Amino acid sequence: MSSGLSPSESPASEPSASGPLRKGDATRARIIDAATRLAAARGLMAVSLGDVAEAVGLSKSGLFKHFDSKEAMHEAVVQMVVERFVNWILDGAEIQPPGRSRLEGIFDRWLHWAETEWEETGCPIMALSVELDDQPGPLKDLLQGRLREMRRRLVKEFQALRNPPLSEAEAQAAYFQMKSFLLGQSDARRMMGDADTHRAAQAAFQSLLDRTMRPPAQEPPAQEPPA
Amino acid sequence: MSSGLSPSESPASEPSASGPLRKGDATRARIIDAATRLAAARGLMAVSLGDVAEAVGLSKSGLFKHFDSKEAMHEAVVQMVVERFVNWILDGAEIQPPGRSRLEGIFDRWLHWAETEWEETGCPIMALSVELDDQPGPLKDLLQGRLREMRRRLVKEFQALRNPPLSEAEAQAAYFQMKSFLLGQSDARRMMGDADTHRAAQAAFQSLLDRTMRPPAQEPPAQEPPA
DNA sequence: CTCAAAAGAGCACGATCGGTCACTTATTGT
DNA sequence: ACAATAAGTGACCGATCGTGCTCTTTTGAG
Repeated sequence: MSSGLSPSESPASEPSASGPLRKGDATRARIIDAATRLAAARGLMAVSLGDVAEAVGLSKSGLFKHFDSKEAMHEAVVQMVVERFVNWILDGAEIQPPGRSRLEGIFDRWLHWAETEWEETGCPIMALSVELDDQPGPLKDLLQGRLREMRRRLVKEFQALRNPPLSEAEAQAAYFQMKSFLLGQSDARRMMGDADTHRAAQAAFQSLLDRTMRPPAQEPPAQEPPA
Repeated sequence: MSSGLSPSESPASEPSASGPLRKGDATRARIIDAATRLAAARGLMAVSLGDVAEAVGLSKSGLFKHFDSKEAMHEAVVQMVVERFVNWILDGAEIQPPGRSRLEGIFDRWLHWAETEWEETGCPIMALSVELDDQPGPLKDLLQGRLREMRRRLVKEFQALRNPPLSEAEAQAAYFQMKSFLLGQSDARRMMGDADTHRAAQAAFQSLLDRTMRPPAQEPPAQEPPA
């Protein structure tokens, strides 16, 4: 059951468990969800509380029963969406044996997240990354921290591609290229309007896996440039 | 003179040429410049006219002598910055002979644009792409149109890498990877805080050039995954 | 120098921003 | 069932939003 097709919210929604378990927690989740969707589309700073209230069917003042300020809501949005993303990627990693097939599964899950789960708005992680990368503060720290943890895990998966394992530098270089292809796919599909970007990204990634797994061998000489 | 180190604005700044040539054109340019810088940092929709006025040292109402509305200013910002970007990349292409060295020069110029020219704010083209990719309208059309023209040019440069030339599909795949590495470099350096992303991007690109120029040969078999 | 046009300042407007407060309605523990 | 508390509403606040208007200053052509 941990390999469902949709990234699910935090567990324990039934009133049978322990803890406070207020009813309004569901509302809070709906608020965060609506705010995240708006932020992914227009940018976090361009989302007003009125927009969120209307999207979730609540009065503006009603929002303040769940968040003390706009910034607190921003923090909840970033925390929730990066948590869901990392879990979506890493949960998918475990259902495949280590090695190439596991990395293929991770790549496919990442693509599915970006191009299916967030089809209308674009991947919120990429949007937040571009928006927050030049704005130091708790929001960037939160996002950066979780993404770094995830990268550490994935770099290790790349190291396990070969026996003896790849050096950390080699694995980091491979991770850099994998993430690059995922960013490139979003850009090509959403901004440039390309078709078949899914295939292009997967082909590039397969080629990356091929040459990463191949022991460093003799390279055929490059052809001379024409004329 | 067309290969300076800084992307320069549109030509004809001397009062000797024909046309209206008003003095306030300089002010207009300063407004667009300030607005572009703010937009690259915070996002286009998050920039208020008051911010721009203060940044350029003008009153809010003074802005309206140069732009009829906020949207008109947005359009001017997008048009100017994408124009500068495309010229910066393509002008650099011409100072090298076709082939590998020309593509290396293009890649270096693109890196220089993103990581030196726009160091504080991040590349405005990437920021605008992520912000506008899900917002149909004249702004997206403008950006997409110029970027497509540039890509057409660069794909041809990739085709010229080999003799006989690469197929368009092969060249497009190579362009996809090149752009991916540039996007990945920005993400790794600005969001993840990595060091030496310049070297990582260049290494990935050199490897791409190597295997693109190499005629399709026999591939050594990939190693079996461990255990 | 003259003078019309351009550039810009100052002010005021309605709308919306984030946020508070008093109040009503719904939920929950006992 | 009943009180306590959580959830939610509506009116309202000062600030700022984009944008007109009128007025003054600057600029450039004759």
